[in-house]
Amino acid sequence: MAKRSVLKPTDAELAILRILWNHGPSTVRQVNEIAATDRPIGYTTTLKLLQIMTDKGLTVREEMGRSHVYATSHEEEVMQRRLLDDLLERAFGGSASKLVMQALATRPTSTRERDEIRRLIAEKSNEGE
Amino acid sequence: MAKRSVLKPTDAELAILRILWNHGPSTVRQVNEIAATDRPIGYTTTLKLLQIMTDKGLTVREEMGRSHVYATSHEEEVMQRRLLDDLLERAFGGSASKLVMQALATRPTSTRERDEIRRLIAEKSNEGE
DNA sequence: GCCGTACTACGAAACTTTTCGTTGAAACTA
DNA sequence: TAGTTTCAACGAAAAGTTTCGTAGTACGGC
Repeated sequence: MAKRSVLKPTDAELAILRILWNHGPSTVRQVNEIAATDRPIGYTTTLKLLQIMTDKGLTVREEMGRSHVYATSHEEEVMQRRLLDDLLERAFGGSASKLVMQALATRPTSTRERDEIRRLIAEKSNEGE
Repeated sequence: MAKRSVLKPTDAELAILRILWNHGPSTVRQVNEIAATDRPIGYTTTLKLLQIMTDKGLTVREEMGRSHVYATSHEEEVMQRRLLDDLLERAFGGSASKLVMQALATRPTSTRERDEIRRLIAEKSNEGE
């Protein structure tokens, strides 16, 4: 099967990616134990997902003794940006400012977060022009 | 089938919602003609999607003469916020500032857009505390 | 060497999403 | 009114996703 040009994880896949991002390379058992704290999920289900994800190129696998250690193929930020871009196109017609404004409106952002965002905007203003 | 508590359109459904948001209430034929400019899609496919979406409550239908006119049930902004919230949880672990920063980093925002965002943050700062 | 444990591989069932062929009804046309 | 066009309803095939049962393999203890 050829790689899709844009690789978009399914919901179950993304849940596993988040575990790997947070905990670093892990065995199937480790991933499954963490996943199982959220929702009931069998060991073989997690294994199958990791196998599929490795097929797709979302994860890589290293054999360590008798068990396999899985890790993500992409930095968290790269995948987040990809998913955000996708949503931006599909739901916001490409308007980043609309998206940002919705994001800010939705969540009660902390003062610290607002400061971070302000700083980022200031940086972009300087770079840009 | 019971309504899911959070109603999340699939990709194909979202594409149709965008058409309805942009063009207002439309007949199946009108929706299909616009959808077909993006990708080849049969009339009955569009019809079936609109029927499913009406079942789910994503759209509403009014019979106008012999044809039916479909419209969205939710404001564009409401659905956008819902999808954004979903992505925020699933991919960003709930960190709105991370999401916003990725969004700003991704797209070249214009000066005007940056001003809008700055203003929004200022407003929130005043409200919040 | 034999048995139990810990693991992966395989395949398929259950479910969801996407697509469209076929049918029948309504309305318009000559 | 008979033929043609335009439409919605229905059902089901095709494709993709999620789940897990079963089987087989390697390793450690006895």
